[in-house]
Amino acid sequence: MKTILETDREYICDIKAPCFQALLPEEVEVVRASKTQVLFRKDDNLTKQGAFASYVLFVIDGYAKQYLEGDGIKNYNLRIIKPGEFVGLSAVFSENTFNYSSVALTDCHIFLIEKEAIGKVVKQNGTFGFNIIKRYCAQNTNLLNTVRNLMYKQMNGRMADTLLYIDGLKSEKSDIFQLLSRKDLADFAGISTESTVKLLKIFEKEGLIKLQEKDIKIIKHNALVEISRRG
Amino acid sequence: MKTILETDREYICDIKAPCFQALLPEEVEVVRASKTQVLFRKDDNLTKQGAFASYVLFVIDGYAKQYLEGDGIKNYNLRIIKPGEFVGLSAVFSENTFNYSSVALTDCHIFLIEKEAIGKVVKQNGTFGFNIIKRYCAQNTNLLNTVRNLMYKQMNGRMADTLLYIDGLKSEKSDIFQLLSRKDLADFAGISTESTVKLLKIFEKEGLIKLQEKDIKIIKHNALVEISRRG
DNA sequence: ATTCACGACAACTTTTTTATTGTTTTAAGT
DNA sequence: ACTTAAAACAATAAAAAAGTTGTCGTGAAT
Repeated sequence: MKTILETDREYICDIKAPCFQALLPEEVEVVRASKTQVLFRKDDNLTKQGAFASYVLFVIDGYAKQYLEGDGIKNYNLRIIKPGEFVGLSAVFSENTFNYSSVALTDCHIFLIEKEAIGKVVKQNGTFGFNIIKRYCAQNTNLLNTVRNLMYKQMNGRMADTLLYIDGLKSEKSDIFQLLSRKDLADFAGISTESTVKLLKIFEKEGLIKLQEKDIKIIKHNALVEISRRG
Repeated sequence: MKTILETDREYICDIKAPCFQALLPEEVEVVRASKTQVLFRKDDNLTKQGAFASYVLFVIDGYAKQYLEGDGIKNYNLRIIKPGEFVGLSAVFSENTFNYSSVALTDCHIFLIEKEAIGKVVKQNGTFGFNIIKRYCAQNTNLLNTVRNLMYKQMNGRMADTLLYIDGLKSEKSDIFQLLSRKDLADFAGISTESTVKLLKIFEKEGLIKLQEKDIKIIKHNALVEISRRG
């Protein structure tokens, strides 16, 4: 049986995120000193849109989805959050509140790191900051693509996008589709659940994909890419 | 259609919590300036045990339950959170993290108030502070009773307690039992779900209560009080 | 050592949620 | 105005979750 300290050290050393590798021992110490670890159970909110954000979340393991809450029942899914990723980074540098919600798709071991600590380390360690900025850039790019998709594509293209995106995660998490309902897929594509169901059936009939319970196998990858491209 | 400002003023003035009445206009302003309002949907976590707490939650309307997370699946329910109550107060004065979880039983309109603001107002306004302390005292008393129950009572007594407690909320929220599953009741009493089901049946057979779908009517109040007292 | 309280498990039923399908409106694009 | 895309609605089917019940085992109290 391990002590808490041993477990902690193991985590901080085993961390896969490239950015933590850049930290000097004393910087690691700053992070360690102001962090806490929490187990979020499946379906727990990691962040709640609009709530005050005094910390950043770092996913040790587990999967979550990040989404925008609308007025009523309509959410829009932005991305799948994977182990080694941050949640709520923007809260550190600009906003004082989380600008999106996220919820655990599986049990998630999460580090919470107070934003002052992250801010301090960023100021001290340029490489670390650089990596953080890189993550921002990636997220920005994703968001721009998202907006583009919403603006210019319709059902078929959006669903193709969604399927390709989720399918791309299979290399790390082969049962990723098991974690997602039709409504989840709909919220990724930004269309209704019913349309999603119908569209998946059509894609299957055309031999593009294969539906096996909740799992979806991509058969004609290129064709989907083409559908996505055409919009 | 109201503007946001009008809505805010309405809320801040309509607040039923006695403690807010004690605030001077400029103190109200401090609170207003550092608050944000969030709609938590049913089943959303208001607080997550172990997560950093930089703010206090004040329930405008809606109901939630507060509970302790155990190792695995076993939670222990502490109380029902009602409109006009605070959540996470202890985070302001002592702990840096929430020491319990809570989850919305209905949609909840919540004010989040940064703890610095609460701290500041408490220092300025003794009456306000006094009210806060009173709330603490009440919570402490409850916790002591809880510990007592867990230590000294067994199934029958605990369930009687639970039923009396929940029933006491009916005056404000007549359909309160509709919001609670058998597991919820079990987690309040600190016994297994199966035992809860059996015990409720027994209580009904003995004419102490009446089960109507999810609702539970107390028939022999005094008898339950006696069972609770005997333990 | 025996009894009693209560949780654990297993089988089953009921209720609730999710998925599916067809039909009808709405609304946007041409 | 006409065509098409996609949401909304409604009805049903299927799957999952919650609730119920009986039996059995374990550990605490006497």
